[in-house]
Amino acid sequence: MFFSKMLIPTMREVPSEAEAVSHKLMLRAGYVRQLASGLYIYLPLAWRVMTRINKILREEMDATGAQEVSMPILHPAEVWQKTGRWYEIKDEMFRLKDRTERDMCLGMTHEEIMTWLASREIKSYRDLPQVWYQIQTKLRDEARPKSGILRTREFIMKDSYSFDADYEGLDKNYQIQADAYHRIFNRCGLTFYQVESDTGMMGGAGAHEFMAPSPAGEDDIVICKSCGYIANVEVAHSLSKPLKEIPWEYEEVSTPNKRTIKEVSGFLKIDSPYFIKSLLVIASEVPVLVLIRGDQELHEKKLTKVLGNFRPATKDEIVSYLGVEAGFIGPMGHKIRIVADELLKEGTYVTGANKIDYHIKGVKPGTHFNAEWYDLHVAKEGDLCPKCNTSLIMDKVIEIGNIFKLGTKYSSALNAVFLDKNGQEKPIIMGSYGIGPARIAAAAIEQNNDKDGIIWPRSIAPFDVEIIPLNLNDSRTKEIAESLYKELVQRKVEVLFDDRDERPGVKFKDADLIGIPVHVVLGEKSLKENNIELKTRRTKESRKISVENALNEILKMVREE
RNA sequence: CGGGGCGUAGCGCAGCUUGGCUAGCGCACCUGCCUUGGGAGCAGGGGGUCGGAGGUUCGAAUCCUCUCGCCCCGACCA
Repeated sequence: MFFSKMLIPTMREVPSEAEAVSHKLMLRAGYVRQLASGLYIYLPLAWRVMTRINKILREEMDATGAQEVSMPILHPAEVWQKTGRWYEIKDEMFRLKDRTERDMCLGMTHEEIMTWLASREIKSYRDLPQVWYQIQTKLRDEARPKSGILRTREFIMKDSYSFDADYEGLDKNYQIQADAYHRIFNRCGLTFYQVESDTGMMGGAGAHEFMAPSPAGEDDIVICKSCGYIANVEVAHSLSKPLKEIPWEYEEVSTPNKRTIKEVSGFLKIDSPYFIKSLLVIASEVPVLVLIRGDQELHEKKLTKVLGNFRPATKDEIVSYLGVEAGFIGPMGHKIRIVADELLKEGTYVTGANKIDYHIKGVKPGTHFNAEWYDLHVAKEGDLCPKCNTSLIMDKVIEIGNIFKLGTKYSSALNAVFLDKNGQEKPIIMGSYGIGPARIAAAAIEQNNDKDGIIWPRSIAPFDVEIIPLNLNDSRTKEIAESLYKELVQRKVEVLFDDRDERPGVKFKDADLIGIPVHVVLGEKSLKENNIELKTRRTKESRKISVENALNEILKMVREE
């Protein structure tokens, strides 16, 4: 491909809207353009990258025995109504009507449609297992699109779905997909983790996410370097370093107008872990007192799993249910339900005295109050691993893939059933598995760049080699460059030939920005010594190779890296 | 949806507070000359509904009202 013929609109300055490194570089290097919030045009370079990623996806999916299909993006409402998601999902679903006023929506994902197909075509245990996948556009009216192509309203997703007769089959397919995901992300040159994750509204029995570490990431995970425990903070458990036992007497202390943990802690000169935070929430119109240690944060999702939907109580509700103002609440002596974080089970604490301007020192859980115990706190850096008691570290990550054990949530709703060996009708056991190819591309840039531009992993680079003849008016440069180009193309190497009438500096800058892994530089000086230069984009190392050996050396580099 | 910021040429910006010549600068673009190892130089040139609508005024990029769009933080993320 000739540079002068290809649309590669590089920019010297970054549009001010870009924040994430991958976003800036994709704009500057001429990979993408924004049409509207969360809607991106993939220019030729970016589309070549996507094509390469999708090729890897297809190869690995096909290798697992999964079958590629293509589903519509426009869906009739009825299917989504049957699973209830038509009603559960709110503004995030694009909805429209056809000319006959029939309700339709744009597919955010394809569990419904895949299951609809299974419900019609799978009749017997003999038809199972099946795994179907597609690489298809999804539409979600995101509340906040951001970070370039990382979070968009329209995006391509590789989604696969497994259908099994029993849970053993599901477990097996789940593992096969997980293994394929490892191969895919490795082939794409990414650093990544597989982490335990929340099943969310997908429902189901278990889930993992594949996470690529990057400062542009939207998720946080905790990692134990010692035993390998690793989980999204959405679900992560953690313990805390044991507190020194302090022999406080149970006594009331005056804390005039000190309400927050920080204020009381400073006033009494007692560290925040020795406090109990008492929060009143209302779940299904019933008040519940929630206790969390002073240095911890309440994990709302964990609490939702215990209480169902809840909301914080109003000031008036606090006074009417507890007889005291917020800031001086303690768990002692109340008749209402109390749920507490497990970290509070041991120890002696300070907490509100249920009396304005007073706190109580020496409160012992189990002695001075009772509660239901759950894990309700947000795991944070420095907490201890729940499995091996080592300090946890945290990392910001981009979610590049996820896998869910769905069970029968969708098959039951859509009556996707089969007859087992005994002639009994049973719902199909399902799993679903997604990968975002654009996120792979963005994560690859986030993880591989320097001040000059992108450094593509070889497997997903838009081209294998860029040929950079410095002066095409020099006939020898031209002749050798063109002949190398032909030889490489003949050998199925994808080559970008910078045939532009630009000065060398411009060509070097653009080459670094675009990030093709191998640069072949032809300059008059070196050619006088019968040499050309082979440069590795990542290291910027350059070696001189004789013209005769050039082809073989380039082929070696393309196949290595 | 809550909070904040920004819309002036393809990109980056100035001008706006205190209304007033033909709306400016750098880069990019076009023509010519020159140059060819890290975003050259000289000369000439093209490109603008100042996001949109309404209003105030003799006069609006500038002041007022409404509106649309984009970005960031948070909530959300099936």
